Amino acid sequence: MKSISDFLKNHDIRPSYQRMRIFEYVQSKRNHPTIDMIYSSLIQEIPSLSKTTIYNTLRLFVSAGIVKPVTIEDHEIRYDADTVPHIHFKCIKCGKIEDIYLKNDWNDLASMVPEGYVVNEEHLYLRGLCPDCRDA
Amino acid sequence: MKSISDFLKNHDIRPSYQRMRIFEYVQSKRNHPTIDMIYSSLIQEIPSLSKTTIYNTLRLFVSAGIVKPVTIEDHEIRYDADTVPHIHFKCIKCGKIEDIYLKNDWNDLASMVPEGYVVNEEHLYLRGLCPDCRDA
DNA sequence: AGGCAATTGTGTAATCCTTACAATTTTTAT
DNA sequence: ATAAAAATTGTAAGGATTACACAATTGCCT
Repeated sequence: MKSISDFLKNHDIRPSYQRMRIFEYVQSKRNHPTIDMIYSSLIQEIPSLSKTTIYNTLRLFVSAGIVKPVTIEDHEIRYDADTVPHIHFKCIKCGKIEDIYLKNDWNDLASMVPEGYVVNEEHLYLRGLCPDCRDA
Repeated sequence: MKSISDFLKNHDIRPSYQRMRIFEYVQSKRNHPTIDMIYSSLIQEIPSLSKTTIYNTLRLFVSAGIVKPVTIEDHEIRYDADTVPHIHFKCIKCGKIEDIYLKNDWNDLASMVPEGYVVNEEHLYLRGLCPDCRDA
């Protein structure tokens, strides 16, 4: 918990209890949770927690760059605290969204983009069957 | 307009006037429009048009596979009638979403995915500056 | 430590987007 | 032309997100 507090401070975010717990949840679960998933889980331990706080806090985290919004589809917004470049895989059967890491890099992408475009971010996501659902 | 009518019929969609106009809009503008963009434009020529019809029609088009939902971010859903594989580029300055086509294929992607995953769809979008905004 | 100012959290109400539904209109087939 | 089916429309309902005002907490200063 101390490390989370320091991490937030390093990003000019005051480490209130709610903020620490919310960040801890997103970072540790790695479930790409929705607002509701965070709320449903934390309300059990922080009975006073308000959903507005979750919205405010996530907005703060996103603008500070320590959490990324993941917009895969279904117009649900999900959140991800992993800052290492990775791609998302959504299983069309169980619905789970996982992080996967490609075997090789694909950093030759910049050379494949038409002239004149400046690329700041690359987002890749795949849809298909995860290993569990493939075998079932 | 005849070709649109035939196209819809080929996909088992009855070519009502509204459906033809909505499909024509999405296909010709190539603006990756939101529901509102479609409505605001067509209401000027079809005063009786209901937004519910836009929702219903787009849902029909998506389930028939002739239009793809584009979920880039901002939890806005946009629609795209281009069925040729391509990637999306969103300019962070002007906000426009464009289709771009990579110079080479990147079909070595499947070989880079971890074992056990079955990939059905690949979605790639890039964010950065479009040529116009880069020069401005 | 104590107290004050500033920030953060909470809950209700308002807003916006999307969908449900029933009635009307249009289309299709006989 | 008529009846049945389907599509469209408008209103109302639902759900998610945000605005806002007040309460609680935190940080800073002495």
